[in-house]
Amino acid sequence: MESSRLQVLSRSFSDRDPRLVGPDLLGKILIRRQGRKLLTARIVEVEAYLGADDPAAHASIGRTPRNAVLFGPPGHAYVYFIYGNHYCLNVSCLPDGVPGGILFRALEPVEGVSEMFKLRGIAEDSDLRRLTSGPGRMAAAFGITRERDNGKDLTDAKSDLYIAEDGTPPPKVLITRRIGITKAADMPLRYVVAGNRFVSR
DNA sequence: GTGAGGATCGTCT
DNA sequence: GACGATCCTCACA
Repeated sequence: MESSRLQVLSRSFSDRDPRLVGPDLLGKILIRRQGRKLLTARIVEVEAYLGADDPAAHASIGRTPRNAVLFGPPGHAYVYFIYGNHYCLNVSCLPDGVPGGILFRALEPVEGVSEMFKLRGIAEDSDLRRLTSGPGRMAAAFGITRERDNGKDLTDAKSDLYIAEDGTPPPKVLITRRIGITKAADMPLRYVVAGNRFVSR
């Protein structure tokens, strides 16, 4: 499907304020090596989470064993378990010692679709939009767990999980309030590819 | 199409 | 001991 050249995202890309990293991540590619299969999908929806001044952010309570990756160097995977059911994937932002991250909320599947259906445990003929639209769904479709992926370097092409770009022009970005939170619900920190049908909701 | 309710457990107070 | 950066199913319209 895609024959264009993939370039792994640099660490400096994530070494910035999440409010800058978030919109720039749209249109980039998430890549998973799953056994012999390759899973790829385009990032179409993310949310920024800041530090002490963002009550909705896990980092706002200070550093704990759970959220330590958010306080570490940029470009690493912060994976957490939520509602006793789901994993969610973030990429850490800002330099070592300064917390911040981007939550991946929705992807547009590109490659390895049938493998993603298997990992999600749903029938291959179900609605494609339900495959990777939503943070829990996309994590499941990529086989992401805390045990396997938390702390992983997402800027390493030799890793089995990393982010790349393929040279497509940056998409038109829509900014809205974040979803599913009660604290700081008004902050405009959600970034979506305008008009993309794989965006959640 | 929309909304209510339940599932389920790691994490921090 | 309470709660959550979610998802699914089932009413009901």
